Amino acid sequence: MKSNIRVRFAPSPTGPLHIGGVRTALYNYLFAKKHRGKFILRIEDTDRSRYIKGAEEYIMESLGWCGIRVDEGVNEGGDYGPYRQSERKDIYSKYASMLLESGWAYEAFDTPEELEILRKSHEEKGNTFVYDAKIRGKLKNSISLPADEVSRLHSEGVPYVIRFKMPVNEDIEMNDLVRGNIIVNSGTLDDKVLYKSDGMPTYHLANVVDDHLMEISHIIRGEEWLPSLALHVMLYRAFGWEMPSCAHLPLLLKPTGKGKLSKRDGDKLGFPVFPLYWPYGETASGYREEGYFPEAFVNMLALLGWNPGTDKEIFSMNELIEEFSIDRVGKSGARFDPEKARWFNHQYMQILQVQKIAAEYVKIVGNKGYEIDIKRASELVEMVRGRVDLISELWHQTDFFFKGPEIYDEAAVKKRWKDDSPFQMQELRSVLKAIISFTSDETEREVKKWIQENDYGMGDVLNAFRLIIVGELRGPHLFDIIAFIGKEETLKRLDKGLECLS
RNA sequence: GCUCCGUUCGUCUAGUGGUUAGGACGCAAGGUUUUCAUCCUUGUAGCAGGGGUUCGAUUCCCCUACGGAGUACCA
Repeated sequence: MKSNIRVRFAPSPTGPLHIGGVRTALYNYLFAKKHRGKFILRIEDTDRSRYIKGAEEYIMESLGWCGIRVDEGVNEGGDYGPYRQSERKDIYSKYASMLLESGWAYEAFDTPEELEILRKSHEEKGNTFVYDAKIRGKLKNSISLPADEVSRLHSEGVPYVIRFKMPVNEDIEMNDLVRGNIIVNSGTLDDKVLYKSDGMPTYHLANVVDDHLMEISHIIRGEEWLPSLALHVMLYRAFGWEMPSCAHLPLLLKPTGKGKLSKRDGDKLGFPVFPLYWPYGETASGYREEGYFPEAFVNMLALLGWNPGTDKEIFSMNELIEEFSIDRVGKSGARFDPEKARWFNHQYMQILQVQKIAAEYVKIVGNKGYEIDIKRASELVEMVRGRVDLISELWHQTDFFFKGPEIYDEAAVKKRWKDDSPFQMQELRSVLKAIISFTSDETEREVKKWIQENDYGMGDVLNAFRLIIVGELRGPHLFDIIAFIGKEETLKRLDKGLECLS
């Protein structure tokens, strides 16, 4: 392993960052930190037509939310900048020329329209058109055309692209840290465009040049890049550069059906596919807004395609960094399970510091039009955290702490409001009124004593009481509820309940 | 179509040339409980198929099937 570990996450700003992308970023980050290396964020915006405003910021905010800290990048700076490919145009042009000079590339004057026609006609015959070694001699390029014709086209300013001149028949050996050795014959590969007629490089050229110039030691990226690895290997060879090690991560698959996870699946099955809410154009929900903790989100993603080889499932970021290893990244695609995502969040709901959860909870309460201080909020969170998965579910477990019931659940009334109830609740009111120290323990002791002395049914009394306090048959320990809302409010709700239900 | 990659319970996965194939989610049952949950216990279910190699294959090799990705002047 190289002494200086440098990895990059290289998204293109074409929309919100998918959780598969976040996982790629995470694995890069874990690997970098594990080896005390650098995590670089490079923006691959060479396709100007697909550029979406706000996407770059979205990517950075997403990484930030996850706790993935960028060492070098557009915002952070660094010695290998610029970190936005659109700002490195002249660099690519220089390297494309080098390939032209060394004979590893050639200029092609075929227009997109001409190629489209060729594709169509091949399709009609049931074939696929590929711009490769077999056919390049018959097309319009600096290999097939005489030199004077090429210079004439140049002088006329005819646009052209630069294509890689793939060797005719050569076994290309590659090594992938996840998959081992792979051999592909160059004869099955085409002459990929390296440099577009608009003066921008394609991904293939840009990533190779940048990875080399930025001294990237390990390429960790999605499996969708595996088919173009052979091209990249050849490009390194053409430049005479040493190839970084690479690892191709398995895909994230949709929960049901076929194919990779897409935005559609989230919409259909009701779970987010993105870390944060995406506010532009066709909006999309995010894990943050749905009530997930970044810790849980990261933990869940880390285990989708990687495992520590032990039964341990709950990992802090530091533990992940400590334990992460590419050796233990799986080969096969991982189907995303929204249920398990909730389960992870439930775990964090139990183990995270109560103040941390309460801070989020205070905001929710505020949005609902109430106020609560962090101390009282912490008490409530402590009371109900075991009952919820998501932060956003906290409110439904605590709304009745802020306001007494307006209406009483019909089914609950039918089931729990008996003939004896009015009388019992009236008596209960007196019992409670007499209690000086209105704590949970004290009220519970006194009320239960009263129930036993009178030989009432425990369930009858307490469920009717709960109905009056909450309005429904739900919520945490009843005596905790009344202790929290206080004696005055408890008696008030009893009065109102007696009035409405009798 | 072609190229490449993959395949252990429904899902995420551990695992080994000889194991009762382990864990987690989910689901089911039981327990705890004033409600609803939580929680605890138990259970449920798997080596894609076919050939080899071998004393013995889930494990190694081949084929098939299935799944996935790529096949753009997109990344």
